[in-house]
Amino acid sequence: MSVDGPRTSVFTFQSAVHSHHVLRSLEELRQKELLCDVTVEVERRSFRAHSSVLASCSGYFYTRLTNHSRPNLTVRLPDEVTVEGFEPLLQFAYTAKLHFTKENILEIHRCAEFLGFQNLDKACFEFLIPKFSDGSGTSKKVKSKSKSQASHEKSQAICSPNGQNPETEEDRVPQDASTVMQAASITSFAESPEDCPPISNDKEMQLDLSPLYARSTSYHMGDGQDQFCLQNCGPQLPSSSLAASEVCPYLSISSTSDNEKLHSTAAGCDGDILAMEDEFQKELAVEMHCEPPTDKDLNIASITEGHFDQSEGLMPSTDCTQLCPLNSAQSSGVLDSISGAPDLSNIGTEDNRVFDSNEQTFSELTPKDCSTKRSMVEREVAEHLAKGFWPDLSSTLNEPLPLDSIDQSSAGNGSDFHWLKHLDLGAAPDDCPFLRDLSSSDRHTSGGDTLSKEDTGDSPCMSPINSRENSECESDGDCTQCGSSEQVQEVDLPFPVEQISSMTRRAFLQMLKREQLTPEQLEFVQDVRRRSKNRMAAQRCRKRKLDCIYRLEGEIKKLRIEKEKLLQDHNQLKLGIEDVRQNLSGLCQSLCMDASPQSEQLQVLARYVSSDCPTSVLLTPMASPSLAGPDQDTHGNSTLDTFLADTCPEGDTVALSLPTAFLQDNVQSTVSDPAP
DNA sequence: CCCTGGTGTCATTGT
DNA sequence: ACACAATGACACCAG
Repeated sequence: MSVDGPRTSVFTFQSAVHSHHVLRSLEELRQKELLCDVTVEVERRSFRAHSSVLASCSGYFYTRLTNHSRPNLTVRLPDEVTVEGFEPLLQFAYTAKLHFTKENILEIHRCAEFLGFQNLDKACFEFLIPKFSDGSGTSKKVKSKSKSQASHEKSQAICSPNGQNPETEEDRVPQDASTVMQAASITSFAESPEDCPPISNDKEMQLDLSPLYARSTSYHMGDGQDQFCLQNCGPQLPSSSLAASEVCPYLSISSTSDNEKLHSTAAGCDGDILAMEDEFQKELAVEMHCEPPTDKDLNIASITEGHFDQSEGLMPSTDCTQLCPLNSAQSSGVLDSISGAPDLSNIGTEDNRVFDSNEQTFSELTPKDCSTKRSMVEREVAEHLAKGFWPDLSSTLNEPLPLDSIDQSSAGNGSDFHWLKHLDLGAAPDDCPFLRDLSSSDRHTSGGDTLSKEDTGDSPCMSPINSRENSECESDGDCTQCGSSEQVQEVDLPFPVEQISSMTRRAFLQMLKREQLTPEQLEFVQDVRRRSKNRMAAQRCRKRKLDCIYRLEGEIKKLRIEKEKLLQDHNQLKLGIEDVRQNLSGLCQSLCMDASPQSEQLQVLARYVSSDCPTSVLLTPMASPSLAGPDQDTHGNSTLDTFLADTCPEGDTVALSLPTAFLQDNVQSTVSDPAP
């Protein structure tokens, strides 16, 4: 162990809120028309925008705007681009959210293709358009436009190579053949016969393509909110669990399979969470695809059932399901899939509850309901939208992590839930309010009756301690850290093993009383608890020991420095003493030349020397005694002043030779111990 | 193969 | 008497 080199750790803080914040700020700037440097003219309407934003979202704008450096550029879009199609795209560029209706989806798609808007095709149009086209109801305007557009775009495809129209100010981005073909196919789609009842026109969907990592923490927490999560989950959520927080910092996963339990889990949220500010709530509503009432759009349906419009405040504002994006459309599907419930499509049939945005009420949906077909299509669309988010996520979390239980339980939708594999639910659940909820929900779930083996073994909500494959001690055959998995399975505990050590004694005893364990189970549980406690004690002990060692090493360092300082002082004093000795011996020699001082006089002399003597006195020991002993009284001088005044004129040096033994016995002792 | 550091567990002791 | 914490000793593992 060495403390020689200071340990330097480099930390990186990556804000998941930043990108979202920047985008939102840009949108605000756009709305206030601040710092806008480009005007886009579409069908006689002008849109102020930031060239950098447009260029970063659209290939068309990139080509046009990067070729012009002049400020306040006006870009007039060709007739192919309509306000109907362009406006949502512009909004998408600034918000990552695409508002669309069945009517304008084709137009948006056409404009998006023309303008080269990225991130929309696969996630949106390839699925949505056929769906909506099946239902038809597309505006004739769109149809006619689409038809003419196909041929028009073919002509556009042969634009000048740099995408600029040499004849007009309207620059064109070259359209590749595939784009044209796609547009043509859409046209044919739109013209396909309508064999389905028309879908209601009053729905507007919202596609949010903002990255999930941003969505999860984009509650406009600001610093404080970031701190909120860090404080609550921070150190307890190591790298693996970071992913969990990326997905949803407020994630409360329950192993329950019905929505009711999910709801109860959410209802058990921490008061801190419930006390979020209004802005937070409002922003959250936006994040959850639920538009605030200020939205100018029509009745906005949430993209899936159970994803309720909050615009009228129908749901309790403190409902924790609002606080977690995953506790909505996605989460219900995710959670149900995890818990082995039927897939998403079954949720609606099980619950038969949809939210009618027109009446702002829940209504029981009967098979005969005329809106059934509508909701089926919308549900399908919503599912697609919901699923569309997962590839984004899983691509960012592509670290392979074995979690067979999830794969098994989510059989059909397994690929959609890779992110769940990163949830480290075993990481000190009691220290994170969200994971604490999990624990409590687990308890609630188990309730009085015992979980089945499948439940304990396969539930992804169970700690790795209980799931053999992902146990921390998977490498250790005789893992005694948490009881071997085999043992766990043998004793078949009705509660997670990790609870055993984290519980207080009182709770532990209560649980033992409640669960009516067999002697075998009891022994196992107590053994696990004892070892766990001892393990933690050992860790504490070692930490203390290390701290002690560090502290002692620090003290040793300090003492060494002090010692060196004292040695230096000692050496200086030694030199000083040497000087004094020399001076004193000189003085003595001088004295002995002239007179024989008494020992008393010598003592006074020495005292004088040790004080601020104006006259340098040199005492040199004599090799042989030339002086009578101290008891001899041959000289009458009694005071040094008189003595010095006589023998040592001011400024002169008096050498005094004395026997070494005499000096040692008298002078030195006097010098080293001067009288006060 | 040995050394070293980290960790879990057991036995013991003190509180 | 009991539970618990602290700690020394030992074993095991990984680097």
